[in-house]
Amino acid sequence: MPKNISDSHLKFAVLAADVAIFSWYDGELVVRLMEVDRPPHFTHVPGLPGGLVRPKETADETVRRLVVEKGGIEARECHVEQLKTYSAVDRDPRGRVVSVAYLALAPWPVAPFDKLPENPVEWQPIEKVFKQKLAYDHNTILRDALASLGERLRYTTIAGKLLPNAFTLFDLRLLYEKVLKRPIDKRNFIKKILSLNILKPLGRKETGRKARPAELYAFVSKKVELASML
Amino acid sequence: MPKNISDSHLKFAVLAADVAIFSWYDGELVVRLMEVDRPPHFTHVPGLPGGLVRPKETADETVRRLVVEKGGIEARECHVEQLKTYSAVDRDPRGRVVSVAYLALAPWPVAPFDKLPENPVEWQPIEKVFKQKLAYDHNTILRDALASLGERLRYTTIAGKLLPNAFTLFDLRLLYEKVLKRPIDKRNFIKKILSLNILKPLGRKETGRKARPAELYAFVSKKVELASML
DNA sequence: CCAAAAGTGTTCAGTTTACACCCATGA
DNA sequence: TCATGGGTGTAAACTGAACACTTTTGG
Repeated sequence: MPKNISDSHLKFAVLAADVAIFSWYDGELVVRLMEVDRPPHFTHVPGLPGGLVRPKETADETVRRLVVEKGGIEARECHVEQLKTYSAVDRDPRGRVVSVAYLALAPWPVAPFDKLPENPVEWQPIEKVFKQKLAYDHNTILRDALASLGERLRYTTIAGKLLPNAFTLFDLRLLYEKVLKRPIDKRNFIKKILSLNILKPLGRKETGRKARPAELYAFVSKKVELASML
Repeated sequence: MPKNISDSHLKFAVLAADVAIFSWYDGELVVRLMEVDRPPHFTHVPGLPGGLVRPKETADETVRRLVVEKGGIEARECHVEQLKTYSAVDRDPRGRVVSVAYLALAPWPVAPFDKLPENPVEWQPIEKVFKQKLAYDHNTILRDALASLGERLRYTTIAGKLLPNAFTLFDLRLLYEKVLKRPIDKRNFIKKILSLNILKPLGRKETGRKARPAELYAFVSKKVELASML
């Protein structure tokens, strides 16, 4: 055994991180997509933001970097969780690349220059993304990320990382309905959520509506906490 | 960008897999430990079974190999789940090694030659292990693995992968009590578990007891299925 | 005054918890 | 016959699901 392990013949793996960055825009769950252009296998194909883990970097740090560099998101606005590692031998046709996949959540607007739908490859509603073939195994990663997001919404206060600072109970419920793909009773939802004491009313109302304005709320704590939400 | 990515200078990471192998022996949750002997940093220190991921191998395959080679366990007897990837830059003092950690469960006896407690480093009750300093970040990995096991016991039929083919409801309840670290009411537990129709009585009784013998049960399905167990 | 969406309570069913005694067996 | 641990039921509290009308606002 060599004294320094990185001198050995076992130095084969390229380690990457891929991240499914979600946000909430105009009543839709949107995902950050990048154009992948790695001929001959991938030319102008959409994919998740990803990049190699650097020698002096943890995978978590790689993802925080990716979120800023490729997502245009302020790091402190962005919540990041590790999902799973994908190590299929042929997942990258150019060679052996093992990828640590992450879920990231950021409130909209993630950056002032981000536009939807002018540049449709940047942020897309999740339903549209699933109809496309993404680069590498990113369809699989995205499916797993969405499943994880559903679980996390169910059992934690993670919705606070996706919604803006002030939101209505309608927004919150719509998010749950879209991600969990089922209708949720309005009265039961409000009763349940308010009984958890994780939201505070801001005493302000939504403006610019054509009907009765809704009360705005915020999460009491910025931290993601365990709570049985439904 | 080189044509083949593994030719590039980015080939820095050594990828390893570490596995927390649990079994159930004599009313205790036991963990498989190996002696780690990697001077100068680790000399005769206990640690989890681990090894490098080979170039033509997924991390899952590495773990299946480790379970057989280092755990003395028949692969088909062993249930394996990926936990999390640990990528701290200094987690291995000899160089950059990123480790994909796994949880593995196998019924006892895992191999005819495995002995407890004659060779105390091989299998140890979980409580004793936590009092020791393990090699690398294996204390952290083991703590996370145990937390994951608790979650999985709570929401799936994974207990069937830890217990022998025939077990009593007392055994099953004791497993839950030990892992979840709280007492569970006997009557409520039996009522709940039997109502799920995931167990079948074998029509046999436990033998060699000094009191009334208990009915033996088995899981109806060998597969791990979702079920709200408590 | 009309259209649109917000806000609000009750009932019922199912699930979870708390709790104590008798029974079968081996020594 | 005694010590050990297995097996069993009921009542109360809580939780989740179903369900419709009134209020507030802008146009």
